[in-house]
Amino acid sequence: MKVTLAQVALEAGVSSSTVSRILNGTARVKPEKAERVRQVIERLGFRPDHAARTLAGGRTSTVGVITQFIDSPFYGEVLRGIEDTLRQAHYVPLFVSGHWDQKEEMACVDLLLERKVDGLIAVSSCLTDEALAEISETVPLVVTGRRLKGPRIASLDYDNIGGARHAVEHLIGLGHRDIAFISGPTSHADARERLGGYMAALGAKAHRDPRLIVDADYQEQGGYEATQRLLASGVRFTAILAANDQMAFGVRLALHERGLRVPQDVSLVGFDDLYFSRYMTPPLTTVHHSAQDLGRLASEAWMELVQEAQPGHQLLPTELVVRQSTGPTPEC
Amino acid sequence: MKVTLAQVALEAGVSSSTVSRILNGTARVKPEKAERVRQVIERLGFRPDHAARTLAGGRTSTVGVITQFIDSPFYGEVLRGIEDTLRQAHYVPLFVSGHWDQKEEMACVDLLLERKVDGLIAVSSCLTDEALAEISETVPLVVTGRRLKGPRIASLDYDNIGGARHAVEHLIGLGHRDIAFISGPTSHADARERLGGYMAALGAKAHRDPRLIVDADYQEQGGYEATQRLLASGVRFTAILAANDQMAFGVRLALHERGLRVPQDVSLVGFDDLYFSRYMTPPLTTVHHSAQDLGRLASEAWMELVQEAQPGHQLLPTELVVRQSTGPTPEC
DNA sequence: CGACACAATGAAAGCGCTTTCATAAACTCT
DNA sequence: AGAGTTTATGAAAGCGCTTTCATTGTGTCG
Repeated sequence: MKVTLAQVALEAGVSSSTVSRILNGTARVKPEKAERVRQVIERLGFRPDHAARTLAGGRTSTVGVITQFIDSPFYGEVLRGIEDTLRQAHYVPLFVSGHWDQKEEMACVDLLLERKVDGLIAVSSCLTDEALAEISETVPLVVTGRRLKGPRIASLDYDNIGGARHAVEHLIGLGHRDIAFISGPTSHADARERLGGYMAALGAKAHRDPRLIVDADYQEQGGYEATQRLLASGVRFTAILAANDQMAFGVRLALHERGLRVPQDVSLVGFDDLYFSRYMTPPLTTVHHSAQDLGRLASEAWMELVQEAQPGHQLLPTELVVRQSTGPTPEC
Repeated sequence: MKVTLAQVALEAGVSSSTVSRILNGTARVKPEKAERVRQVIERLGFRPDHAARTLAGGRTSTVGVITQFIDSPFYGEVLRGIEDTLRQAHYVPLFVSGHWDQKEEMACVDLLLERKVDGLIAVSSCLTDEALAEISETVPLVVTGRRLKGPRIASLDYDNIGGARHAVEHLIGLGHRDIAFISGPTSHADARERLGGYMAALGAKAHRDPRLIVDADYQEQGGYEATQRLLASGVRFTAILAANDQMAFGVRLALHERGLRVPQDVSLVGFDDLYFSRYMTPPLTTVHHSAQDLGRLASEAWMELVQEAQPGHQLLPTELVVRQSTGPTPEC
C-alpha cells in the first residue's frame, strides 16, 4: 500500500541515500541514475512522508501565520497574498487566529512552535514587542502593523500617517473645515498613527473640538455606533474620516438612517480600500494600499530572513483613491 | 536546549514508555508516578515533538481544509466556523485554496495527503463526485455544497431551492411580477439549485421572458455587469433576485449608477446574508444561513466520521431576512 | 605510471516518539 | 497456598526519512 523511499531504492537498484539526494538535490548524482530513480518514483507513485522528513531533516516547509480573524475582509486579503507567495516557494502556511486576545495568541504561537514551523508571520499581532522579540530567538519572524528591529526580525507597515494626512488634505481641498475622525482602537499602533496623520493635517485646528474625534473598534458596528454618538453630540461637521473601511460602512449606514446624503450632506473617507469599497453606495473614497501586497512582501521578507539577509523595516506607500463619497462642502 | 521525552523519563526515573502513556492516556499509570512525571515535564518545559509523534503514531491531529479563495467573504466565515470547532477538539486545520481550478485543487489534495492529514473538509469543491469518492478511500471526507454518499463521506448543503423560492415568494407577495434573476455559474450545484428555486416559485411565468435570467459568476463585478446587460436588454422588471450577496452588491452599484432607487424603483434580494449585507445602503433583504454554522457542522460531521459514525447528508435550513432593499411594486 | 584530488555512492546512525511484547508485582480465587 | 488473573512498567523495535562518514571509482598531474 504505502510506498517508502527504501522500496524505491531497492527497485531502482540504488541506496536510499541516493534517492534522498535526488529528491532534495543535496548532492550530485549521475544523470542516468537520477533519471532511472525518477521513473521508479513515478511508476510506484512514491510520495515522501512529510513527518519522516521533518523528523530527520528538522525542516517542516511550513510557516505559521498568526492573524486575528480569518474572516476579516482585510486580513483575508493579506492571507491570500501570503498563501500565494509562500506556496509558489513550496512552503505551506499554517493559519491560526488569535482573536485579539494576548493569551490566545500566545497559545497559537506555542502550537506553531510545537509543530516546528520554519518561521512565523504575525499579521497585526497584539503581543508586546518584547514577547515578539523573544519568539524571534526561536524562529525567523516577520511582523506587520508595527516597526520592530532585531537580528531575526523583519517588519512592515503602511504609511498610516501619510495616508490619513492625504485623506484630510483632500477634504480640506474640497472646502471642508469640520472634519470628524472615527478612530480605531488606540491600543493598535496603526490606529494611533492614523489618528496622528489626521491631527497633523489639521494642525492647530485639530484640537478645536474634541467631540470631532470618536473612538471605535475598527468594526462596522463600531463605526455605526460612533456615528450615532457623533450625531448626538451636536457638533457641527461636514466630513468624516473613518480609520478603516469597515467602520466607514457602519458610518454610511448611520448616515443613511439619519437621512444624511453622501456626499451632498456629508463627505466620507475610509482607509484600506477593501475590495468591497468600490461597491458601496456611493463608491467609497478611501486610502488605498494593497493588503495582498502586504502579504506578499511579508512572505518575501521572511524568505530573505531565512537566507540570512537583513530585510529590516519596510514602509509601504498608501494612495488616496477618490471615488464618489466625497464632494464639496454643502452651502450653509 | 531541546528537551526530549527520554530526558523527562530519565529525570523522573521512569521509562519513556511510561511518559508516553501519561502523555497520551493510553494506559493506566500509578497516580503518584504520573504526578511526578507531570512535574518534571513542567519543570523542564518539555513539549512533545509533533513530527516524531506523527511518524511513530500515524496521526497528525491536522485536518486539511480545501477552499477556493481564502479571502472570499463567504468562505471566510465558513473557515472561521471550522477553525473554531476543530481547535476546540485539539485539531488544527490546514487551509489551502484551489482557486476554482480542478488541477490546482487536486494538487492541494495531494499536498494534504502527503502531510498525512487525518481528514479532509472540502468546502465547495470543484472536483467531480468520482474524484471525491476516491479521495474518501484514503481519508474521511466531508464535502459541502453538494450531496454525496459513501462509507467515509459526509456531505452538507443549504436548502438552496427553498431559500430562492422563499425570496421570490416574498417579492410576489409585495406585488412584483417581473422578477429578474442573476444566476451564479451553473457549473456549481448550488447555483443550479438557486435557479431551480426561482423557477419553481415563478411556475409557468418563469419562462415568459428568458431575458429575465442573466448568467454571472457569483462575483461583485459579475453582478454589476449582469445588471448592465439586463438593463440594456430592455426587458421590464421591478425586482431582482441575485444568487448571492456578492453579486447583489454589484447589482446595487449598477442600479445606483443608472439612477434607479432601491427599493422605490427596484427591489433587490440577495442570498447568503454576508456579514456585510446589513451595512449595504439600504440594508439588503437576503436569504440567511449561517456560513459559520456550516463550518461548525462540517467539522462536527468529520469528527463523527472519525468515530466510525455515519453522519450522511445534512440539509441546512435557510431563512429570508427582510431588510430595506425590498418594497412594494412601484406604481406604473 | 604512481600519487593525489575529487566525484559518486553506500552503510549506518540517528531524529523523538509510539507501541507491541515480555516481565515482574500484586491480587483473586478455591 | 499455589494456580490463574490482572495491573504496572520497561526494553526494544520500529515509523521513513536525512546526513555524516567511509569507500570506491575516475581523472589529473609531474
